[in-house]
Amino acid sequence: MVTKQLRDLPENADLRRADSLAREIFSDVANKWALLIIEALGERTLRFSEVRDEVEGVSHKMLTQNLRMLERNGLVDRKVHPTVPPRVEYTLTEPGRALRATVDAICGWTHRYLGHIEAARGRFDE
Amino acid sequence: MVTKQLRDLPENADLRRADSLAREIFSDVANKWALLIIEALGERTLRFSEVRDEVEGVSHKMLTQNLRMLERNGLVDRKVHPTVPPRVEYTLTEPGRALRATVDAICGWTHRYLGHIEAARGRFDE
DNA sequence: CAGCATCCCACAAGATACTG
DNA sequence: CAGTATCTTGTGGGATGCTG
Repeated sequence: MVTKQLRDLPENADLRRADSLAREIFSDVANKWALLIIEALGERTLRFSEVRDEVEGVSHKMLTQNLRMLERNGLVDRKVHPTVPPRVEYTLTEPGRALRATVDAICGWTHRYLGHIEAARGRFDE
Repeated sequence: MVTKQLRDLPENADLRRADSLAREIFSDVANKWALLIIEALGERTLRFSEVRDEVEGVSHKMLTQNLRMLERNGLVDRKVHPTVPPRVEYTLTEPGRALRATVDAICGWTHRYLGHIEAARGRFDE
C-alpha cells in the first residue's frame, strides 16, 4: 500500500489502481477461513470433503465461497474429475504456497506468544 | 494447532485448551482491521485519531473495538494522558511488533504477486 | 460428492448522540 | 479528543433442499 500523500495525486492513477487492488486482495486474504484453508492444504492435494474435515468448524457454504475466491485469485488450483460421483481436488499454486509460508509464520507467532497473551488477558479482564 | 487425532483424547486436556486458545487468538488476529491497525502503528506511537487517519476506511467503532481487543491480548499498549482534552496513545508491544513482521510479509506477498493475481482474475472472470 | 439456490436469522458494523 | 451507548440496517453465514 502506498502512502496517503501519493494517493490523491492525479498523475499517480496507476499507483492508486495498484493500491486499491492490493487492498482488495488483502481483504480477501486476511480472513480467518481463507487462511485456515491455505494452512490445511499445505503441500497436499485434497478433495473438497477432505478440506472440510481438516478445517474445523467451516460450513459447506463458507468452504465453497472461500475456495472459489482463492481459485479466482489464483491461489489454489481446482481440478474436476469427470467421474460419478464427481471428484474435485484442490492444490495450492505457487503464489498460494508463498502465502502459506506467511500463514505458518502467524501460526508460529501464535504458539510463541500463547503464554504472553493469556497473561495479558488475565490482567485486562480483572 | 494440534492434529485432529490428539484433539479428542481426554488425557490431552491441556493440549486441547492450548489449541482452542490458539484458535481464538488466530480468529482475533486474522481479520482485516486488526492487521491494518498493527501495520499502521508500526514502530510509532499514535493517538487514536492518528490511527483513524492512517487506517483508511475504518469507522470510529471498529477502531475502538479492535484497539480494545489488541490491548486485551497484549499486542498494543494504551496510554491515557489525563489532560483536557484527553490524549490517548497507542504503541505496539513486543508481541505486537513480532506479529507486525508477519503482516509485513503478507503485504510483501501482496505486492509481489499483484500481477499474478490480476491475471488469474482476468482468466477466471472471463 | 460437490455445487448451487433459497430462505432466514443473528450479529457485524454504520450513524448518531451524549459524556468526561 | 476519546469513549460509550443506543438504534438501525446490511449482510455474513447457517440450514435445507435440489441437481449432475
